[in-house]
Amino acid sequence: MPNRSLALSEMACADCPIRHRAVCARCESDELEKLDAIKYYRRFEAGQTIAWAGDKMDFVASVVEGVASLTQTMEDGRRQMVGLLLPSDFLGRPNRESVSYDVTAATDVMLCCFRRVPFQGLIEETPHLSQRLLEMTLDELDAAREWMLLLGRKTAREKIASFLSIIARRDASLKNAKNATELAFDLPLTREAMADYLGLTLETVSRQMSALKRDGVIELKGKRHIIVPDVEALMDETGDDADGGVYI
Amino acid sequence: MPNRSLALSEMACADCPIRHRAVCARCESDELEKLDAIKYYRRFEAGQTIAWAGDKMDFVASVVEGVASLTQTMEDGRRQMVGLLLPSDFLGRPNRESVSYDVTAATDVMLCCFRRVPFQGLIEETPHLSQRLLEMTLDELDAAREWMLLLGRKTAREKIASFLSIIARRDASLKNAKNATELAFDLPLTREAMADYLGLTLETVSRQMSALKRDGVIELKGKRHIIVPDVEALMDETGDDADGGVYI
DNA sequence: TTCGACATTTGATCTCGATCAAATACAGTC
DNA sequence: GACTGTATTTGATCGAGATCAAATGTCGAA
Repeated sequence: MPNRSLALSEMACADCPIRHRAVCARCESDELEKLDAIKYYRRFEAGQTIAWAGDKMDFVASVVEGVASLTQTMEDGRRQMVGLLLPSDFLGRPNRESVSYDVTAATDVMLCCFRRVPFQGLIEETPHLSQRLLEMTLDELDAAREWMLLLGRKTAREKIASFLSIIARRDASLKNAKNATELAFDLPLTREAMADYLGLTLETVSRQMSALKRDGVIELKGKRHIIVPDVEALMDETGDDADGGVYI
Repeated sequence: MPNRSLALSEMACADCPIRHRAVCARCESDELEKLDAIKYYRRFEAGQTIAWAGDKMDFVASVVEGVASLTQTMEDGRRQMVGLLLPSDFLGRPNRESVSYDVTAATDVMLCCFRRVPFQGLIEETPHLSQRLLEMTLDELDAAREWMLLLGRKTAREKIASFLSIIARRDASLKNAKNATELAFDLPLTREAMADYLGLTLETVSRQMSALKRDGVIELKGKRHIIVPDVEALMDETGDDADGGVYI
């Protein structure tokens, strides 16, 4: 995820404590003012629904804090998560009035929202904005394709290991931790949400977590806090090749 | 897929027989000339590899004819298709030197290629080009998310029915056929490639095809030609809600 | 027309993850 | 601290799809 850390460093930019540099890396100050004019913050509690599939959504947003998920549901209740949004990720589609997926706060979430219609206008008059959104969308497409490999071909154990390593990696980049052999982080999802992410049942998720713990690949402090004593060992369980499948 | 038919009508535009209007809906003639200057055509035979994962690719392209696939492979040989490109679809990433997936010609394919580096320059100086690419990429992301639901939660039978209806729909839009109750089309993929698309084995694909035929949902003429006597009946097998899950 | 190389179908069996069921842990709240 | 509701773990069993194996098209080349 080459642009992820870039987006984060931009977010840390002193000129822009309100982190919408995530969507606007190269904005001049007058453009930032225009963004400021159409922006507002919203906070959601863990478990709260941000928007239902089919709802009109009159804003797009940048995730500032917390984790949100996009989920599809079939009539009979089968659910599949199709997007997991972490800080600096973008939510919404400028061109589209209504959402296609249920958007839910997995943890407490803070969004930096931009009113949709004027934001769309801003895109049209600010070339690098659409270029930035294109980059972010392409990264998201790459992530979706990794995810498709996971859903279509990986075993339950590989799915869990892959999920843990994805979260660990993003968490480490949020904290700017690098090259540590040991990693520790909190799971942002319940076992049920993990199951929806991975195309499994929550029982299978629980069993495989227990198995990884039994085999010493992970340690659990409480239900949500994970310690990975040896990152390499976890990577070996993912089924991915050593370099994580990332080509430069 | 709201932009699909738009792209196609643009492709048919008399001013632009060389169908790159697929990537450039609103280009003025001087911009078209710049595109012309960096474009060339390449033809690939069915089964031929267009690029291996990790290869440098010095062009991006628009699919003019035929079908190409993007596939990920694990070390032990498990394969998952992660992209299926039909006429008017875009191939490649302007910003990235090398491909992340194996790109293969599923049928005979004709590409309209643009040299990558100058194309990237063109994007930067032509705002609506990146807006157009953003739209196309967002549509592709939507398709990837539908696909994730299929991979994670659908039964083998639902997967096959969904795949057939996806191909039927795109084929119908290519031929500008509308509202027919009966549909007929050729499968662009082998059973093995279908299995890679659907996260199944080729045996399961074959069995479910036979089952759908036995149950009168489809008819087969030869191995590749499909007749759908009742489109509604096929839709009922997909597990999707009646409107195809598309929110307007 | 026959041969050979594939693609596809069909059959028999096995296995991983789903399903059904129950026990346990845990965080609030009174 | 006891109680309640929810999240998680663990157990027992089942079944859809994988795997292994063989038969059956099918199409082009000789």
